[in-house]
Amino acid sequence: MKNNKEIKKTGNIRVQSQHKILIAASTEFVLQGYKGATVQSIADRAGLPKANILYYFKNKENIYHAVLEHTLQMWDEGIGDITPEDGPKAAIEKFIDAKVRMSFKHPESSKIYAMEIIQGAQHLKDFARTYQRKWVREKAQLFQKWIDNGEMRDVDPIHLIFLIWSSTQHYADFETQILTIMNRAEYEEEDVEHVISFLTDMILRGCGLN
Amino acid sequence: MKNNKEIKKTGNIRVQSQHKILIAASTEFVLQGYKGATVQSIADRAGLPKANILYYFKNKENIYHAVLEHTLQMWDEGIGDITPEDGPKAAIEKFIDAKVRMSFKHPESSKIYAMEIIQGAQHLKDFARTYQRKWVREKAQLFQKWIDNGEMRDVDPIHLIFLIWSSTQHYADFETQILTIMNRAEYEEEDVEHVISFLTDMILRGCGLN
DNA sequence: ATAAAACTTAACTATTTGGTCAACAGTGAT
DNA sequence: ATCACTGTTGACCAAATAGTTAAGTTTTAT
Repeated sequence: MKNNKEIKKTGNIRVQSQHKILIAASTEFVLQGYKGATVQSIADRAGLPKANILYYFKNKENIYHAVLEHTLQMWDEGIGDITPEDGPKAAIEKFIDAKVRMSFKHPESSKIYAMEIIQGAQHLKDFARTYQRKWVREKAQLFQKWIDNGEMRDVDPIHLIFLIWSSTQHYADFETQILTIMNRAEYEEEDVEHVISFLTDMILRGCGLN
Repeated sequence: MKNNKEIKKTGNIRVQSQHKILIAASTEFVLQGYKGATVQSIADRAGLPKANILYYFKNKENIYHAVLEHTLQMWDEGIGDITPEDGPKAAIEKFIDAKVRMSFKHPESSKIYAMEIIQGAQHLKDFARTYQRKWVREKAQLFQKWIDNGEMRDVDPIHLIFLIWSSTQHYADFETQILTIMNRAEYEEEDVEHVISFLTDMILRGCGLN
């Protein structure tokens, strides 16, 4: 046996199929929205018969929930962490870097999340909602300490986080529009670095950190 | 006759009904997405029988197109204009001011537009797509001139526009999330001014204009 | 007053779609 | 080899929904 994944044979096909379905479903949900994505269209995209999809996921809502969970997990892992030791400059640099890379690497996740929020976050559990409140407030307190210490300008930390959030996420969510404006078919490698340095430069300066 | 609107009696009821339908449809499209919004749900929200909706708009797609057009018109009117005479500081101030006020005043328009773009802008005509390319490029050239003149720092003008765009629109599109994080039921009057001054301050500084 | 045009609406239809089911096929442990 | 479990799939059904129709009512211009 070559790798760990093959040790437990039973359930392997389950994991594989579920993964294929999740990927296909993500694409369909982005393209067509929750109601517009049909189980059949997900099946077609996954290359499986419809009944097989419903064998692995009880119903369409369950598929969507699985996709959402996958999305939130991705966010959680990708966001990195900011600690008091970082200091404001490194913190902002780390945050922007992580978020921009996520936007370019997993635009579908960002899009699904955005659509969910725009529509009123009806499928998001209270947990997810309050979890982010906690996260934002914690980080805002960190920034506030640095401000009180005179390590950075006095800017509203909550809105600073919103600014980083929105400007980075924009490259995923509005991909279509941005590519149209830049007259491109798709993003290129160097775009990531360019965006990171542009945003880092602008926002650090805004915070008086340069 | 008290006002101009009543002079032309014929078609008045048509205009009224169509307007009611458009408002109801906007809400439904935001809440449920294109496919999820049913003609019946739009009818219920507008307080009219379904058949009446279909009398004024041939079909559901037509309703959506009308809503989209209304949205784009709103954007066009609200965006104000930036002229060479403004200089970079006033230009950025005007731009941020206009966009933030629009976000707070017409969040549904912003949301519908955002969803449309996220889903790949399949309903947007080429006209709308290239129109914005033209707009962005024109304004970017203005900023480039100011940069060449030494009136502001050398920052990528296209991405500067994206930054203003995303950070202002965020308050409309992610309303739900922002309110949750700030633990509020709805925005208040002073929030608009606070956001405007925060973003203006940050971005002007980023451009070396303060 | 009247005729034409505009508006209203219940009932109906064809299609789409989420979900079920039952029969069948593969797999792996003993 | 056999048995239990897991996976596969076409056929089917009930509900939801976009759109039509036809029979009516109201409004407007003359």
